[in-house]
Amino acid sequence: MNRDQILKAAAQVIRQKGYHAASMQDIAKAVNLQKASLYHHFSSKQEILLALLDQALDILIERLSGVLAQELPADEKLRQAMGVYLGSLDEHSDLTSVLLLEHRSLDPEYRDRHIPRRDRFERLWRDLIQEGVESGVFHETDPAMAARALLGVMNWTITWYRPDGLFSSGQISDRFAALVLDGLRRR
Amino acid sequence: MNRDQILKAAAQVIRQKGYHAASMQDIAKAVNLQKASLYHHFSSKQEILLALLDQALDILIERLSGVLAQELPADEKLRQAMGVYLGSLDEHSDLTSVLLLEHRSLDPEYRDRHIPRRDRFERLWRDLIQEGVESGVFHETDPAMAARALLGVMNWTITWYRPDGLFSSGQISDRFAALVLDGLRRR
DNA sequence: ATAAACCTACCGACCGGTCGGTAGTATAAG
DNA sequence: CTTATACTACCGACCGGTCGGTAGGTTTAT
Repeated sequence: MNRDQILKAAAQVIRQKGYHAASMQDIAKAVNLQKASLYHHFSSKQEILLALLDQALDILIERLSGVLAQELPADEKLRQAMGVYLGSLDEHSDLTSVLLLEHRSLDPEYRDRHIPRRDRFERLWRDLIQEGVESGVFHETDPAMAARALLGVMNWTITWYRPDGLFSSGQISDRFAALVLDGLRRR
Repeated sequence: MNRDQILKAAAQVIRQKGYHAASMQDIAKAVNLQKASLYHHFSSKQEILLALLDQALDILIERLSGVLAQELPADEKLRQAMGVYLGSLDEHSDLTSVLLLEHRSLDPEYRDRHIPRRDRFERLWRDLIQEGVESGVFHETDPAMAARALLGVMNWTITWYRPDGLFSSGQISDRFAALVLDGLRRR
């Protein structure tokens, strides 16, 4: 048994029940250990949550950076970034659901350790939009506000997306990208 | 002391701590009652949560219906609907935060009682978009998907919006409406 | 008019159960 | 033989919820 296996199970349990409703007992049972044995690998329940949030963000930042480093027009880059991001939410759904929904269950001391990573992530999106504005591909707009709108569209999918649903994450990404780039209104 | 006062305090406590982390003790203290006295007004903690969710949805449905009943082009109606909705999230932030974030803390039996109301609410948005498509104001698009994108943009604001922040809910609404209607891309 | 009966709102004390976490010990690997 | 890993047993604190009881207003019967 190692940290990663425990984290994987913890993500599943916490995603399903929520952080506070998920007990160390529940997590232990999911990896066939005694509750006390978890404290050999992690010093507290909060440490487990923090590790999950950091792991999730690391994955997202790494994947996204790959796309953003390419030499492409901003609209095409945005399309690809949305694809990679929504694909990651799908592929690592337990981890990313915990990231997005249980962030607020982090105690203040732990949250302070986590926030810089989160800022780094959000800046990636802001910079992409800024780039699009400066190159004239996008409308003049506040990049911070647009980034939040964009993240809202995508992050909210975790509340309704089901892998066995009508649309794949790729199809959702295509439709959302079209909507974000060209809007609802016909012209 | 009456039900409404208790609900108001409960919304505040639950929003701040999350449903499972908020104890009946916490709620009682917020209204200067003993924990046991809460059980004179509500039969269980779940009943309190359900009452909060229903109350929140009732407010949102009522306000939204008023806007949607007007005779207006779909794009203008959407603009107003977003204004009313984001205004409501702001004005009743405790209640609506609980609605959006603690929905999944409802036990299955209670959730079943709540879901019809939620469907009614989401249908309002879907119908508005459908109307825009049929009248030719909006692009041909899947109304369910577009509604989810739209709700995502707006609902996600509860994770970052602060009433004392840089923008008022009205300003945010204007910017988001522009973005949703015309998209990021310049043409 | 008066007293008995009832009702609402609340309280302090307590229930069984579960929580996160700790101490000490057994077992397996190197 | 040592170290890493997992175990059993246990802790105090707190959980949601129940209990019997009470203060005080209202309704009903005499």
